[in-house]
Order: sequence, then structure tokens, then C-alpha cells
Amino acid sequence: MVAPIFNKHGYSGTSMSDLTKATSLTKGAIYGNFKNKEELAILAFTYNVQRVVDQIKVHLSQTKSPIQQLYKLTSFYRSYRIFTMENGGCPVINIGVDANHDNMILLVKVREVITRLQRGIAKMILAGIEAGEIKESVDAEKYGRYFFTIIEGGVFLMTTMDDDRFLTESMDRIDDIITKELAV
Amino acid sequence: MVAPIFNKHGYSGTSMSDLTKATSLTKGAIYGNFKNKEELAILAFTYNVQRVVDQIKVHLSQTKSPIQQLYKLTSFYRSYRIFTMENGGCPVINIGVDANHDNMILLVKVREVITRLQRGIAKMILAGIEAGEIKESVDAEKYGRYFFTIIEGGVFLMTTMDDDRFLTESMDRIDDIITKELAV
DNA sequence: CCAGTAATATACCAATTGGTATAAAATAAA
DNA sequence: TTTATTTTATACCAATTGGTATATTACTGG
Repeated sequence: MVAPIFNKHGYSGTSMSDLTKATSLTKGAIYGNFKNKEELAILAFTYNVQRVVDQIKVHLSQTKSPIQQLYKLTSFYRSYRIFTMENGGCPVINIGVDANHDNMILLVKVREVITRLQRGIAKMILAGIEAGEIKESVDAEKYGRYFFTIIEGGVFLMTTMDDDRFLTESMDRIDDIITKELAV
Repeated sequence: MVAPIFNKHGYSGTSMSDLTKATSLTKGAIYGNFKNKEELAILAFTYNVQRVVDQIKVHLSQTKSPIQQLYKLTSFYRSYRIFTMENGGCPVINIGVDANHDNMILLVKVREVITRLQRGIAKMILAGIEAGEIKESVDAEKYGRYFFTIIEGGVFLMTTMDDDRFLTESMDRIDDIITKELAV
């Protein structure tokens, strides 16, 4: 319930009174259950990320084929706008930027998430090579970074410009790369 | 002088006392020359953007050939890390995220800058078609969006992850696209 | 029903927030 | 030099900040 607030307005942009208003809890109730504002911000971030990860898992579980899973990933991000509208943006980008010069703990958390997602793509590619669906010559880590770069750029521009095309066209592109550069 | 502070910590993360400390000006001096904090934030953003744009122009002016100018653009972003380290990140990303749910005026400014940069790429592509250097079939606007998406994703991840590869490898990719998909 | 405990609400704290009124100082015009 | 004007410094404002101590309520087991 506080998660979208922190996501929208960032750490310093969110005041405790914002949270009491949104939750209709008093300060006593909040501070009785949480250490301080920072802990709440961290919890909000991990909660938001978990929601995204869960949705990704649902999409990926629709197929066993690694290369098809890659397509499912782009398919997920085609619908990512719904999440960003409901939750005040992408937690990775929002908190990544917000925490960068102000909160090392949060920044480390963001980095862990980015590493996890990017390595997740690389693992899917490796599994695809293993399964004989993807060329052996493909540098999985490099494509993992590249795909994730396109995704993040697309998400940022879609959100900031309020324009779907930045993300949908980007996903079209990734699909194209999968077909033309990865698939055997 | 206040520009990097707003860029690093965002609007609500920057207090007037931060600015008086950084500038060694008193509040009287500041409020005698500027309307309020918001005006300062806007000025800081436009100042930062102008610095980037100026540097881009320097790079582009090194050649007359549109397609070579595209290569010069990626060459500029290969060195963009220096700017981000000196100025506390990319103003487009930082202020884009920071202003998104909190300051419509700033958000509009960011959008204008993004549109300008992205259309700048499109114009270079169109000039390349005009000059017979780029295939006529190329959708300039679409590639403008795509290139800019890769750039922004690369800048965001480089900055957040403190890892050059995200941007340099992305620029390698754009160079590749120019050569293989745009050039006649 | 009652006692003990856990959870929540209220009142309060010093510090800081963005901003202003006014005083002092620096500069320009005469 | 004297005056007028602009610029800057100081003191102050109400409101809000994150956080705490204490009072009050809700819930628990006996």
C-alpha cells in the first residue's frame, strides 16, 4: 500500500505523513512495526520487484522451450505498461535513479535485481544453446546485457514520454534479434 | 554550480540550504535573483542539457557526412561517462524520473529534450538518405526512437551499475546497425 | 471477568523546510 | 561626495520533517 508512493515520489519525496494518510495508520502503528522510513522504502522496493518477477515467471512458465521463453519475456514487457501505470513506474528505474547518489543500501538492492534479471536472460540463452535451439557461438552474457539495455531504455522512454511505441517497437526489435541472430 | 546538486538529488532531495552551502551565497542573494526553488531546478536542468547538446554538436561538426555523423554520435556517448561522473548523472534520465509524478513543468521540459534529441537522430538519417548514403527504405523516425532507446538504456545501466560495458557495447551495436541496416 | 501483553493513538520533540521582511552593504548616478 | 538604487545578509516565519515517549486501546490466556 505504501509501495506505489515510494515508487512514484522516491525516498526524500515521500514523507511519513504521506504514508499515514495513504494507509490511514498512525505514526505509532507504523513505527511499532517498522524501524524507520528507510526500512519501509526497502520493503516497498522489494515488494514491487517481487510483483514484477512473479509476473515474469507466469509468462515464462507457459513454455518449456528456452527460445520460446525469450519470446515470452518480450511478450511480458509488451504488457508492462499496465504495471507501471498501476504502481507508479518501473521500480528498477525509479529507485535506481532515486537511490543513486543518496542511498547506498537501496542502490545495492537495485543492482542485485538488475544483475538477477540480466543473468536470467543469459541463462535462458544458455539453456537455448544446450537445447540446440540457439547457436553455440552466441555470447549469452553479452546478449543478456544488450536485451536488458533495450528493455530498460524502452521502459524509461515509454514511461517518461507516455508513448507505448518506445517499448513495443523495442520488443519487436528483440524478437527480431532472437529470430535472426540467436536461433539456429 | 547548483546544477549537479539538483541532478544528483532531485527536486525534493535538494534543499535551499544545500544550495546556499554549495554556492556560499545567502538566501537573500538567491531569492533576489530567482523566483523560487522550482525556477532554479528548471534552470539547472536546461543548463545541464545545454552542456550535453553543445558537446554533441562539437562531435557532429567533425564531419559533413550524415552517416559519419551518426558514428560520431555513438562516439560521443562512448565518452558520456565523464559527463555523468562530473555532473551527477544524465539530466534526461535523472530529471525525467524525478519529475514524472511530481512536477509537470519539468516533465514537459524533459519531454521536449527527448523529442529534440530523438528527432535529431531521425534528421541525420533523413539527410543520409538525401545524400544517398542511407537506404531509402529506412524509417528514419523509427530508427531515431530505437537508437535513442538503446542510448538511454545504456546510459541508465552504465550509471546505475557503474559498469562501462552497458554503454560501450550498446554503442557497438548501434554502429553495427548503421553499417548493416542503414548504409546503402 | 480479569490481568498481562501486544498493538495503536496522541502529543510532543528538536531540527529543518521553503520563503519573506527588513536591515545592511555595495554600486551607480549626480 | 552625496544620493539613489540595486544587491546581499540577517533574522525571522509558520509549516513540516523524521522520530519518540507515553497514554490508550485491543487482544490474549487463565
